[in-house]
Order: sequence, then structure tokens, then C-alpha cells
Amino acid sequence: MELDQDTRPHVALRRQRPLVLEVRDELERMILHGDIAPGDRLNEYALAEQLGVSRAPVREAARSLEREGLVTAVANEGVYVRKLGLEDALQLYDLRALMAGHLCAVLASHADAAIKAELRGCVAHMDSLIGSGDEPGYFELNLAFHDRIAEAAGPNADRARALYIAFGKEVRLLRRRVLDGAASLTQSNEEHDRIVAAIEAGDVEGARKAGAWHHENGKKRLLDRL
Amino acid sequence: MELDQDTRPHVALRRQRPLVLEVRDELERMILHGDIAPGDRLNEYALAEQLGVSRAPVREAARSLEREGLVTAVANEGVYVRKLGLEDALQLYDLRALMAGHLCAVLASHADAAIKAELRGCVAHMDSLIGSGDEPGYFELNLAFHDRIAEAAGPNADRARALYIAFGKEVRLLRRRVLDGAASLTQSNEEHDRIVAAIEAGDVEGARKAGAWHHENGKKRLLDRL
DNA sequence: CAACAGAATATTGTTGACAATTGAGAGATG
DNA sequence: CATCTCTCAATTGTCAACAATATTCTGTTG
Repeated sequence: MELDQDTRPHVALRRQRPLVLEVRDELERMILHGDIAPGDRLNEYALAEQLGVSRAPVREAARSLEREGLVTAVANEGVYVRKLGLEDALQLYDLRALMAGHLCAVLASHADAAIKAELRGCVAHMDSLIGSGDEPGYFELNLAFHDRIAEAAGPNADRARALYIAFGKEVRLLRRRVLDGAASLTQSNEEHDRIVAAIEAGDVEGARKAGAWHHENGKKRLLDRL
Repeated sequence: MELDQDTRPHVALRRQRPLVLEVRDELERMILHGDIAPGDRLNEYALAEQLGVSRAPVREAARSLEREGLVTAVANEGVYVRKLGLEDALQLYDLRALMAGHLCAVLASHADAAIKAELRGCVAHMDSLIGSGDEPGYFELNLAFHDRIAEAAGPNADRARALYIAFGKEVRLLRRRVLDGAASLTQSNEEHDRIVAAIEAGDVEGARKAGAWHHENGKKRLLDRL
């Protein structure tokens, strides 16, 4: 006998995705997009009404966001969008650099020819983008490049990768647009080249150092703008 | 007019500490103590009844534990005590070593005479404990030694410290008593000495390397027992 | 007897209501 | 007029009930 794909009473109210995840994503978007400013309190009641759900999912979503460091909860008072001080941002840069270095090191320890070629091609492509003055294109590919390294590091580094990503999100809480100011694109891509070279050579500690160094420059650039 | 210290109806049910924190601590204790085995599901209803509270605090506490990596939540199914595979444990050792190295590095960059003397005395004391064959005493002081380093690294590393502590808790989820097998106490304390020496010298990268190396040995010891 | 459909049960997801706590403003008092 | 206390409103903490979903058991069928 053939099965009906959907035997449920009303197709309309289909919701595969748990409500709390929807709420979580929406809150994250609001925070990262700046709709809710750092230091503001998340009013459970208001948010619940605004999102058309009960307070419980909002509460749970808030805890989930706390896990990512985007908000901090105070007992009997509420959860606040985390206000990132300069010290916090510097710590995040340090830890992110640490994770990036680790990911490069792990990748260097077991990179195959395919990923080496891909990364090498990536750097070459970025070089050509610099030559043609395409900054937005460079930034986009730059992101993809680092994502690819994190991904290629493999399952034995997925915890480090998760932290790397989380730190990246957190640092965006810093007052807007201090960080994305362009460094020298040429210098940046030279650092990329050093990273790939170390990975190609299977130089684990060299890759770690190159990866960490590249990210520490972001911190240095931030410090220069004071 | 003099105020009564406690004007609430019944003194008995005074509770300063939020209930969810009590539940969280109790659950953490149960998990770390092994009352709930890795892979087991946390039954909200049963736990709520057992602890004499409603399900809501239990749910929140579970989310909070998820934040620490002690449990993993599956939608519409429940939260499970995290089952730590060998690969996970190895990752944790790596990351913990990374954090330890970072903490040592930060401390080395701004250690004052007092903390240097304290750590130096700590190592000396541990040496004497080895001499008198007091293993339990050594382990206890060993813990205190590392805690002290983490603490003395200061507020500019409190994020790294938090991760260091969290990783330490997580690794305890590994099947019991594989990890605390004693290495050579003498060798261990020699590594302590190297750490302190680098800190005393203000050798940031040397301290990082020594701190990380010391913790990587834990990983190596684990791998030896396979 | 194996395998599958379907009901019964157990468990999580969600909701609205109530209790407890915090913060702010009104009013009294020196 | 400053300050302190008390009351009140706003908000979070907790609870118990209901809805949706997953799991288990059972009876039927080939």
C-alpha cells in the first residue's frame, strides 16, 4: 500500500524547525544588525509579542545566545546585549588568532594535493582581484579563503572551527565599522601566501605561526585607530 | 522606625539564589560525578520531580549545561549527556593546551615579583612533596598551581581562563579514570619548572610553549593507554 | 512467523497565569 | 531642600496544563 507523504491534518501549520531556533536566529540577526544596541536589555515580554510567540522560547533563545557570548544574563534583572569593551575585543582577536593558527596547523598536518591546489588558486585569484582594483571581490574571496581553511581542517578540529566562527560573530558587537577598514590588500595577500606555503610544505608550526600572525594584524590595525 | 530584617511571610522559603542556578549546579554535579552516564537522556519530568521543582528551571539549566558542552540537545527528543569519543577528547586536550599556553604567555608578559615568587615556591613545595612520596598532596598542589597561573594571567585573559576551565570539565566526561593515571611526578614538575622559568624571564613565547607542552603530555599519556 | 499498520504511551514543545523581585516615583520627615 | 521610606508598576522567575511529536506496544496480515 502506498504511503501518503503527508498524513497530517493541516499542511498549513507545518513547522519542521523548532520555534526556539527561529527565535534564536531572529534575535541574533537583530543584535548583529544593530537593531538592538549593545547594553540594551532584551525585554522578554515585548520580544515575545513582537515575534508572536510565548516568553518561553524567547527565554531559551536568550540562553542560547548567551552561549555564543552575544548577550549576558543577570539574575532577576534580564539579559543584556553584550557591550564589548576594547579589552574584550582585544581578547577576542587574540583567541581568534589562536584558533586560526590551530586550524592552519591541523590542516598542514594532513592536507592533500587537492586542497593545496585550491588554496593556491585562491591566493592567485585574490592577487588578480587586487590588480583589477576589485576590493569588494577581494573581501568576499578573502572570507571564503579562511572559511575553506577552517573547513578543510577536518572533523578533528571542528571544535576549534566552531570557536573560530563564534569569536568572529562576537567581535562584530564592537562599535560598528571600526574593524573592517582595509589594510594593505597587497600585504594581506602576502600573508595568505605565507600560510599556503607552510601548508603546502606540511610545516605544521610554520602554518600555525603564519595563520596566527595574519589574524593578529587585525588586532594591530584596531589598536592603530585609537 | 526600626526595620525588621525579614518582613516576608515565611522565612523558610527564602531563596536568594535563583532556582535555575541550583538546578544547574546539581545537574552538573550529577553528570560529573557519574550519576548520569554519558549517552543517557535527561528526562525533564523525572528530574523536575526528583529535584522538587517545575520543568522550566530544569530546561533552562539543561540549556546552560549545553553551553558548557556537558550535554547536547536534540530537537523534539531531549538532551543527552555528551558521550565523549576519543577524537573529542583529543581535541579537548589540544584546545586546553592552547589555552594553557596562552595563559602562561599573558602572565609572562606582565608578571610581577610577587607572583613569580609564589609560583617558584609552589614548584619547590611540590618537589618536597615528591620527595616525601605524598602523591595526593602533589596532585592537589598541582591543581592549585595551574589555577594560580590562570588567575594571575589577569582580566585580559579571563575569556581564555573560562575556556580553560570549561575544557577541563568537559574532558572529565571521558570514560572514567583513563586520564588521571600518574605520569612521572618528577618529569611533571620539571615541566612546571620550565614554565615558571620562562615566566620569571618574561619570555612570552617560551612560556606559551612550555605551558602548552606540559598539557600536551596529558594527551600523549592518554594515547599511550590504547 | 516476520513485518507492518495503528493505537496507546511517554516525552518534549509551548502557552498563559501567577508569584517574586527589582526599580522608580510619590510622599513624609528632618 | 535633601533624604529616606513606602507604595506601585514593570519585569523576570516559576508553575501547571495543554499541544505536538517521538517511541513503544499490540494486533493483524501476508
